[in-house]
Amino acid sequence: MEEVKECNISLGLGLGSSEFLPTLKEYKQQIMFHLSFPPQMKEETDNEVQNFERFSSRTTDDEVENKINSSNVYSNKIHSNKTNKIAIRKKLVLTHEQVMMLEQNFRQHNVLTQTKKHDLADQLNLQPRQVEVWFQNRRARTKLKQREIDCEFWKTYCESLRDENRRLKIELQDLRSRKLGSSAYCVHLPLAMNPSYDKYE
DNA sequence: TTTGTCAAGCGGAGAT
DNA sequence: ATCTCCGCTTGACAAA
Repeated sequence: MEEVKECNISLGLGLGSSEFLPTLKEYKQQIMFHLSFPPQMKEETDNEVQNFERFSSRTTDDEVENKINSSNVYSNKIHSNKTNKIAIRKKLVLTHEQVMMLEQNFRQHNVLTQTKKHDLADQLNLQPRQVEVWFQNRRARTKLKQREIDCEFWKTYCESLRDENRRLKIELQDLRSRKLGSSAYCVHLPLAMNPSYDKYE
C-alpha cells in the first residue's frame, strides 16, 4: 500500500478568514481529494476522523461546525507518524466557566473517580476523556510548580550554607592568626574550629 | 520571531 | 487485558 510520508495540505485555514473555514465534512473531502488515498487508506482515514469526532466534545457534524466557527475552538490537522494516518484534531480552548469548575473540583480532590469524571463531563459538556486529561495536566502543572518552589528553596539554602562556610573560614583564620593555643579553649571548640585541627587531618 | 501555555497524543509502568 | 497515571512531547495559539 502506498505510504503517506508527509501531510502538509493547505485547507485555507487561518485566523481572520472564517468565511473559508471548512466544515468537518469538507475537511474529509479535501483530505481525500488532496491525498488521493487508495480505498483502504481512505476507509482507515475516515475511521480515524470518526474517532476524533467521537473523541471530541461534539457528537454531530453541525455541533462540530458550530464549534469550529465559534471563538474558542480551532481546527487543525495531525499526522500520526506511528500509523501514517491523517486525522483532524480540534484544538479546544476551555471556557473560563469550565476552568473554574474544574479548578474547584481539583481543589477538593486532585484525583478523579469514575463517577466524578462522568458527572463533571456531563456538567461541562465535555467528554470524560477530556476531563481526565485536564486533571492529568493539572497534576503535572502542580508538580512542576512545586519543583520550582523546592528548587528555589534549596538554592537559597545552599547559598546560606556557602555564606556560613565563608564566615567560618574567616573566623578560623582569625583565630589562627591570634595564635590562641590554650588547650582549655580548644576543648570547647568543634573539631574543625580547633586550632589544632590540622593535627587530626 | 521567540517564548510560554495548554489540550492532547504516545508509550511505559503499575494495579486490578 | 484493561484502566489509569505519569513523563515527555507535539502543535496551535497568544503575548511579548
